[in-house]
Amino acid sequence: MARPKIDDSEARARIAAAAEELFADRGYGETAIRDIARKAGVNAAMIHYYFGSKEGLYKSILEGAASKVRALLVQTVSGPASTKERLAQFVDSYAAYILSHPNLARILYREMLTGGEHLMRIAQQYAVTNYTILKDTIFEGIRTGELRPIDYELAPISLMGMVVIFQFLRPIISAALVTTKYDERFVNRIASHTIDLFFNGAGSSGGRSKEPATSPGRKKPGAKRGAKVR
Amino acid sequence: MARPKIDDSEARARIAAAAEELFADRGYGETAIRDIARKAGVNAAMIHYYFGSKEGLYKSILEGAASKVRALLVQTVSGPASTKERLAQFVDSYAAYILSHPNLARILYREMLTGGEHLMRIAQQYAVTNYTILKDTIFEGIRTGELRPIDYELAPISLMGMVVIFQFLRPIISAALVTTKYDERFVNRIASHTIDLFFNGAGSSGGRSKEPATSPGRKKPGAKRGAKVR
DNA sequence: ATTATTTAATCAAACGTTTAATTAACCAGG
DNA sequence: CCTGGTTAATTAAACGTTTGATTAAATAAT
Repeated sequence: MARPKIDDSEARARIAAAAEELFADRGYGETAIRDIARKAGVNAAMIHYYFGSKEGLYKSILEGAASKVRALLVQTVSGPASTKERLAQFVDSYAAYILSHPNLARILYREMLTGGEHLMRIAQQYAVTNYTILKDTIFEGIRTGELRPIDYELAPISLMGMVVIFQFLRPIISAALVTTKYDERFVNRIASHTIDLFFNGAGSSGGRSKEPATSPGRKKPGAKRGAKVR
Repeated sequence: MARPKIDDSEARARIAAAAEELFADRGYGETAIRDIARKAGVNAAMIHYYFGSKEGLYKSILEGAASKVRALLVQTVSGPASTKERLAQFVDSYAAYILSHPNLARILYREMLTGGEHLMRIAQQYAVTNYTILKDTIFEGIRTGELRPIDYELAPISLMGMVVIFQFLRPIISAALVTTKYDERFVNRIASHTIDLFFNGAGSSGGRSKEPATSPGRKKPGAKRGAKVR
């Protein structure tokens, strides 16, 4: 009814929000542009007016998601902290991001599964950036003796997998596996567990600390758990 | 041209094979039934003749994939071996499965991302079975002192994630991350690294064995690496 | 009055599906 | 061994629907 004109946000933002949710839920091919319009409460033609095409809308969302993740990662793993602290911070931030942007994450994961055309460029750029940062960090940790001489080419992928899986299987996990809501507390538990498992392993041969199973007890002094992810 | 009648396999099998590949590559919604027919070299009506509908074809493929994985897992983690050996065997078998059935795995992963309708039942059943087996195994390992008291509810998910990620990111990994082909040798390296990391962790605080980084050195005597997965 | 925004109506193309007809294999009875 | 009828396998053509996209007109803002 009202015709704001003030800025290009009102309808455009609602379209982007509706599209993000539907693309995440159903994927690109099974999301009709009319469904997006209905959910956003606008006419279908507005989508072409603002985004040019269905693919333009999709790319716009994708671009935003990837750049957000990239920025998050770069600012997270940098800094003068120790290797372990930097890796722990990566896990914390990544897990927190998963909580606050589940739809963007799912869209990215779908794209990675496909691996094709649309954004092999952007998904690749996103994944390669993360990978390289983590690999260099781990390699440096091994060099200084802070880490064991593990397979530093594969270890970053493993670490990403340990975090990603909790968003990847989220529908199943929250429905049938663990009797918990996916709230901030649970995400903190995921991060603590992941860090503990990655650094200390599951084997008892070394005789490590024996903290109770699900307690979120990790030291890391000034750590703001599940903190700002924007 | 030939009209075999002998059994219903010839065309039906070609349809299933073509559909499996296309569904894995593009997903359900972006795969046209005509494309499947063209790739299989049959008429589009044959798909309805054999499978009733597009969804019937998809469900048929999905069912087969899930039951295969389920059978693989059940027979793998059972047996009188120790906890560590059983978990290691799970990783070996799962990684080998990934190598030999990448398309089925990708279809299952897509379904898990969606989490909806189609087979929330079957995907859930598949995942819950895996999860329960692993959880019980890990819990038992903790009880006997073979494992540290880690978060045994989350640990199975982490372990699955450490394996799944290598199929999940496969296009990106083989294209830009690790300069290796996805052959049996690489899958063995993945399995060795995963087992090493899961049991021993990346930290050096405990003073564990110091085998060189990418060497596939794990003892596990009669282990047939990347063995029969059918 | 002019521009920017939104709408309803409409388009050709592509979709999954159905139908009717055709072809090859099988199996009687002669 | 033929032969005619039955059945299963396969095809080409068309169906109705939905899709992404476009347009011309209407409405609001400047």
